[in-house]
Amino acid sequence: MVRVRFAPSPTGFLHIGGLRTALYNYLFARHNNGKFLIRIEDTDRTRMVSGAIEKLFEILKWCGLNYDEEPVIQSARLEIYKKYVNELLEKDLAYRCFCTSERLEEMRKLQIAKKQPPKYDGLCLKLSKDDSEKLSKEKPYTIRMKMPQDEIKFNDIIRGEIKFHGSLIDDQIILKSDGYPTYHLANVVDDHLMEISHVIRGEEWLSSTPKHIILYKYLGWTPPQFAHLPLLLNPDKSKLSKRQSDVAVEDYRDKGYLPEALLNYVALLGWSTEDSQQIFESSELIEKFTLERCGKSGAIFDAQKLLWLNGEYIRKMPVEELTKRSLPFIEKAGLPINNFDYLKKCISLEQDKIKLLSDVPHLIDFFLKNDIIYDEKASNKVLKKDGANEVGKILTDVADIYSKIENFTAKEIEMETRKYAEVNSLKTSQIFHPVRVAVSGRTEGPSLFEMLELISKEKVIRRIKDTIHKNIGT
RNA sequence: GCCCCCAUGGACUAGCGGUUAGGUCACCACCCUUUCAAGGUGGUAGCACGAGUUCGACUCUCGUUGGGGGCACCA
Repeated sequence: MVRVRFAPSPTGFLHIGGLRTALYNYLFARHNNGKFLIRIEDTDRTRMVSGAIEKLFEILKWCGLNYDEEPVIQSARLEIYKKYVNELLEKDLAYRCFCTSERLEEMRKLQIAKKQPPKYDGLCLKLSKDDSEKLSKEKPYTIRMKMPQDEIKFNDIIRGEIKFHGSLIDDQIILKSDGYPTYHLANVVDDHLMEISHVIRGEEWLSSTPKHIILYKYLGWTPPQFAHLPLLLNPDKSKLSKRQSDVAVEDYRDKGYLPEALLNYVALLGWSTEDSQQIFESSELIEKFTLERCGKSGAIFDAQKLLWLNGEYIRKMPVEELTKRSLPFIEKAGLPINNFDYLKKCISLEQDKIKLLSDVPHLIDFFLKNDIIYDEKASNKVLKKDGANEVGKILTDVADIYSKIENFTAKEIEMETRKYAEVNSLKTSQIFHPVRVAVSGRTEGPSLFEMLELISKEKVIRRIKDTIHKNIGT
């Protein structure tokens, strides 16, 4: 039975790298008909951020990463960890350490200055059992595990056999002086108790895996299988960070990325199919995902490709759905959202241009506003350039022609406009461009005649007339 | 400083001893077109280096170089 978990620490927001880890765990579980569990690793009280846990679940839900079983919260399991710490203490596989943070800090500084590897000097290891017992009643202490002094080997599904030497690894603190366990202990205990079969996590954990292997051994447990995912990188190849990139999943949501596009993109960072397929339905992702096809090298997060992919998803999406999803963005921009069918028509005309849901308000606002804003460049280029008089005449004529169209449909408008061009020996562009700018305030936009139809006859004529007064001044 | 991992165009990657080194993003050109997009066609650009193994290495081994991660009473 495959059982995997995503185990974030609630220190603020879900990181895009965390999302990738969560996704791979999720896909692996679903592919193998296993369970995908959540565990909150909140053992560091100094880094607690209030509301972070709620935000985390909210964003997981937005991504559609549904989990099985009740999430495990580490801070509620202190007694459990303590029990295993005591077991290790009794077996003499761990010991109390009374060294203060200050002493440790100083020691570390000194070692680094001497270009030595920073490592605990084992002072408290020399304490006798009785002394340790006695001191424990007077002073705060931590518990350290004893690292064996020989080679530690383990297999990683992605990287194969990995070897470390125990003599190079510190006697790790497993229980802090505040009674909370450190990551290493809590992680091992919970993975065992939760019957986790595969630990799929980021590469930053690779070098602490030997500590975990030893803990499993000390506690007499069989370790799970490990798979260390390559890191997500900044454009400069360092570990993906807040400093250089947008890393909070909620930022992507707020910018108008679709969860399915984000997940699809992130899935591609470190995993691929043999035919290098790019776009996947979520069911397809589950069907095709295997750890064997995960890569080993770090991947730079390319915002440009994500943007393209988001556009692909938006273009493919039924207008009804796209409109629904755009609603919050339209509303936020202060545009009216009461006429859904009309919005749908506007969006339909602009669909090919939308890359982000947040693009929508700007692309459709001239349909909805009474007073449109004339883009200065557009106005200068098309309306006010030399020959403004001629443009003025054309617009006046067009307004006149349009006012006589009974059935104001794209087809009719186009026919009449082209007829006018022909009769007056004008190039169509001499008419189309000024009309577009007069009615929308800009040079770019959807298919002109469909746009005019949608704006409606009265508004079109009024805007053309306004334009003649305000922008040309004839 | 020590330990570990990694290495195909600018980016993501396919390749698992014999390929004109394939796909996607980006970029460029052309086509379509009333504009902007979208779409179509084509193009520029890559196996880090050096030894070995082999009839033959992008592919296997070793080394070099380069990049990254880790070395906390943080996860």
